Amino acid sequence: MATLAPATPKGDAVASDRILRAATGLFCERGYHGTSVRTLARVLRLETASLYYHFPSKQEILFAILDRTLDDLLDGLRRAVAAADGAEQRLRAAVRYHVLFHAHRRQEAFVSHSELRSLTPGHLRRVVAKRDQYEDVFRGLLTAGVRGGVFQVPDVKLTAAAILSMCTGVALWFSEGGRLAPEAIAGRYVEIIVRSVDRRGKGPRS
Amino acid sequence: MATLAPATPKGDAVASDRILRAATGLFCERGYHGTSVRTLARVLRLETASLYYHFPSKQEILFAILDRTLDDLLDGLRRAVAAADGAEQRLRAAVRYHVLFHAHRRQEAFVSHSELRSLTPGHLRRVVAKRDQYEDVFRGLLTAGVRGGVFQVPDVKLTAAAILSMCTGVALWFSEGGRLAPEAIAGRYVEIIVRSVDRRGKGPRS
DNA sequence: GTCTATAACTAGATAGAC
DNA sequence: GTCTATCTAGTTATAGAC
Repeated sequence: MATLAPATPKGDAVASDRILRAATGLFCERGYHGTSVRTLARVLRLETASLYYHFPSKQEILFAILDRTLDDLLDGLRRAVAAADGAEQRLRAAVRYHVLFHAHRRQEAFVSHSELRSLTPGHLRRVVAKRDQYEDVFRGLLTAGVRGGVFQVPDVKLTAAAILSMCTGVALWFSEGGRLAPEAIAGRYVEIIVRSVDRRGKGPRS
Repeated sequence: MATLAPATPKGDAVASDRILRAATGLFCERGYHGTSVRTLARVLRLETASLYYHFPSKQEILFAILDRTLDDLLDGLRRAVAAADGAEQRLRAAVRYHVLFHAHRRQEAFVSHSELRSLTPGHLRRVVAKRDQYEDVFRGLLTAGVRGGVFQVPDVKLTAAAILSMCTGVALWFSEGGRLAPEAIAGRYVEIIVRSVDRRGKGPRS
């Protein structure tokens, strides 16, 4: 589960990684348009001109954050799913991974969802393509379970969206020193979701 | 279900309602900090100075949107719950109402979630207090069901957060001309959620 | 209730020294 | 690789005419 660790060690990060980390925190807290290049520079104890040596524009900083985060997210999901057997175990692994990622890398995950609208059209297209691939993995897991007779899901597309909304929400409220550890949250979410798609659950309006 | 209709008829809205409607659309699309007062004025075919006759600041426009939306949301939820009997029916009514609101009043709902961070501290406090009341209703419904022996929910607080994240997500992707009508989506969400909390569902790791 | 004109400030970005 | 200095344009908000 390498993608759950920060992308670079905190001690001796190269300059561009320092910038991305600081930008992630600010974009998470105040939003992309709510964060000025001057503010970002001040946090980094640099002048604004110095930032432009590392990135050609503020927009490229945002894109780098989203692009890297989505790469890590998708890569980790594929590993997690590949390590499990059977439809239910694969769905459990996928949900667990998604929740852990959104807890451990909360700020990056939050920005990746909240700042899609701040991307230029070209950047947006590339990021959305990756997000769609990610969603397709979940749809595939549900479809496999339905075909295998272990899940009962009337609308795979809608259910995948519902599951992902629920799990992504963790990035909105998770706090490191909070009541529940990431693993505990992930465990509960897995149970909630598996119950809701399980063939043995109660039927509609029964 | 009066709160699912627009707050004011579109034809002869008073000026401040016209402003709030236009601002809601822009804040939803580009964010609060991504929308300039000039842009808002242009959309309304006014000069920026004219806006300041109706609202003292851009911040007050944002607050008015969130405050009204949360009032309507909480009011409608209480009505919906009061009209149902029994723990399961009440939860069904609450989830259905929440989803319908987030589909029918998508932009207001979206802004109310995404722009909390753009509120000044005083405004934020007031809005968060209302949001907490809203969440408390859901927690109360789950607790009642657990006490009545119809729900099996190990962690009411976490489950309420999970349910609300899932349903609120509808405001992110719902489209009026889309494949599914609001009622169809609400119906599916109700089933997903009721299954996941029902006592008769499969137990943990069974 | 809407306008023109503008004040006071901040935005993203660049030139060129060191 | 970071700095000082600065450009151009855009920002929220106000004064005062109509």
